[in-house]
Amino acid sequence: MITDARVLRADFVPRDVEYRDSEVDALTAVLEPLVDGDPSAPAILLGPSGAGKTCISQYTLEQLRQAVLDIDVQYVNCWQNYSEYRVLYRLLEGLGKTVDIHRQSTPHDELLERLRQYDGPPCVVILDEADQLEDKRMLYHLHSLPKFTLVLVANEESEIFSGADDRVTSRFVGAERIQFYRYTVPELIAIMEARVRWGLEREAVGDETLRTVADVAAGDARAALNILRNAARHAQQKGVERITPDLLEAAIPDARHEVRRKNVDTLTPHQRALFELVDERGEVAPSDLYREYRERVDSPKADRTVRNYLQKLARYNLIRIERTSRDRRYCRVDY
DNA sequence: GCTCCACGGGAAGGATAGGCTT
DNA sequence: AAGCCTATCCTTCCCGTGGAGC
Repeated sequence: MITDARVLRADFVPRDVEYRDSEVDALTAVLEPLVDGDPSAPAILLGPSGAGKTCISQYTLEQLRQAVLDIDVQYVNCWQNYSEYRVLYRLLEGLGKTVDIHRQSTPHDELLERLRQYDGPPCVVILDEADQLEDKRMLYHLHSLPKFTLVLVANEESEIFSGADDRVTSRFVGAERIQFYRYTVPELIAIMEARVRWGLEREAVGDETLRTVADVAAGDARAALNILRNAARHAQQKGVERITPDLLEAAIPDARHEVRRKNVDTLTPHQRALFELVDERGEVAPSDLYREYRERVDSPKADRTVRNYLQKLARYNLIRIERTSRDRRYCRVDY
């Protein structure tokens, strides 16, 4: 039933994109100076998850690279590479300049210096999930490199620059903002249809199935494709030739829980204790949380460390942090 | 305005890892 | 092989800030 599993993946970049012409055009326009070998202003792509930011940035740059000229494109996911060192290393690696860099023993000033010396074709750096960067000064450093153009991708601008000082933010006042919005139901259906055409047997998915998936996904193309892929996989395992309503029903929570399960697996025992505590209580005040945590585990960590853990849990969307100061609450995330 | 609770930045220090030098 | 470096990661402590409630 599945003819090409790759195209059903949410991170697959299709040959043609749909419904994002204006965003593609906007990004192309920002990067236009590169065509004449001039430096380009940075671009910032903003919008909710699954709205096509990552896909469009990769697609647009691929177009530019193919059609026009000699440019290099480097993609760095800041979720995985959140420290300055890792980002720099990634870039050098991507540019094939790491040959004589010995991991761990090269100061990162030197990595930056290497990039400054870089004299290849202009390079566009896509920093995906840029809000995850630990040290925002990194943006300042990268921005100061002559040959590099930045494309920042994030949900909200405030998150990218939170914790950044004026020196950093002032560098990006002139950046072009491109806002992405959720896909509509018909748009999601069309996107899925295109993928289904390439990835599944013709009769595997009915119109009503796509409609249901699109409704559930609520404008999030990534979620839609994950659900679809899961349903198809289940169907395949069962040897069925068509995605039935109950297979679909089963795939919906599955797709949603997948990420969550994976995240829970990465937690340390202490972090998991905190997660379970919040999950059991539904909502808990800081002082109670600290106290119960201390009662529950052997050799508890310091409060400050617990706060770090809680931030991590929130980043992974395993808990929610609500309100501030004295009526701060840690809450369960319902699925 | 004061107190209290809580947050989170930053510094410090230890553990750990890998490469380089001798 | 031993010792030195440079880095990361983790944890803790200190402390300034800020909101809530009296």
